[in-house]
Amino acid sequence: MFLLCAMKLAEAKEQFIQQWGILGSQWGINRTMAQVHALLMVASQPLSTDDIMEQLNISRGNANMNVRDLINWQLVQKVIVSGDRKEYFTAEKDIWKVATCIMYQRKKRELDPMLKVLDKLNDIEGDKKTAEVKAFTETIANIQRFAGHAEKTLDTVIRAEENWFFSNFMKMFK
Amino acid sequence: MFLLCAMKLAEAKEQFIQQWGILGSQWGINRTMAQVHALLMVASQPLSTDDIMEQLNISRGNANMNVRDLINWQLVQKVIVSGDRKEYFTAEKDIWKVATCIMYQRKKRELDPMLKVLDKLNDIEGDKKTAEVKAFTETIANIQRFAGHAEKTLDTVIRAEENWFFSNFMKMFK
DNA sequence: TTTTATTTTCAATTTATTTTGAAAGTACAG
DNA sequence: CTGTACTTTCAAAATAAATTGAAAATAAAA
Repeated sequence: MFLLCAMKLAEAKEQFIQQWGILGSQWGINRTMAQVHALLMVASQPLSTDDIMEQLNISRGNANMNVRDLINWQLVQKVIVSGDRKEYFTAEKDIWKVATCIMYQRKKRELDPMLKVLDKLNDIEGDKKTAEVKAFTETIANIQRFAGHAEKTLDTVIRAEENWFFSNFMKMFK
Repeated sequence: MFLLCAMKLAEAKEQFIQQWGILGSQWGINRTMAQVHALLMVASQPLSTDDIMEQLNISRGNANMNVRDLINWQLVQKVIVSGDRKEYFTAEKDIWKVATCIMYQRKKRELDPMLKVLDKLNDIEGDKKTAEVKAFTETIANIQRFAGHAEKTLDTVIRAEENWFFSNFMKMFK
């Protein structure tokens, strides 16, 4: 009975890991990095590099690099187990915190550089009234205004939703 | 004077196209597809496949495939010019519509399949009170609740922002 | 119908990304 | 210090993704 249950759980974890990997790769995140993240999210305890290697069938170098990247993304943390020389790792399990973290990180890393470029594109030499120039600067200005607006909205939503975990916690008693 | 101006505009367009390509590729979109999209967004008139090939230095097959993909994404439309056998293409220029379109498409194509898998992972054989099983199902349920919540929020934001274009239009007169 | 302009397809190639694994680096224990 | 356990690095290899270009398909014109 215990084995049956364990089997099924392992299977479910496996499917979750695979799907999270697919989702990640569709959004420009290394599939293996997403899988490591998924593995740690559903792990009931911190895992070592060897655990990760074994469970995902990947090499030591690969496991190490992806764990480092996840730590950089602040999605994974090192765990020190006293009396053990190995390093262990855990992932943030509250999906709201995960989402917030990813949104902020990607904004900083990928959206901000775009906005910096857009800023530069505002002054174009010559006649600002040429139809072509006007159309271009208007499109750029439009994107900038949208970005500013989106940023504010994001902050608002994040702040408004900070009680999400709590309200969620309440539902467990319904 | 005209040439100087044209030069600068071309340069600015070029930079925008490059940056949009980088941004796209970071978010899992083919760099060239993003570049074609950018090119059409800042084009003052519809472009043919040959125009796209020339401006981005890409092959006919590549240009054709990426334009088709963009049409599938509903970000680009075919334009018929009477008396011309060639097909021309334009992109939606209102960035709000572009963003809304992309959000809906990616949700449908990439997020929904994930949610479908999560649904299946809810019934695990055996004792639901095992700490491990409980932790796993709770994590999954958490993601599902988050997704449902995010979906509602997205709809709300989109509806609340539908006047964005109008309020934006007003700013032009300030 | 036949010719001609244009679009589409896809196998082969090129380019980019990911992964490996073994050597080098670190740091703790004795 | 020396040996041992573990982590990090990175050039080479493997894999995945994008691109080409020419042939096949399509459709308008003559």
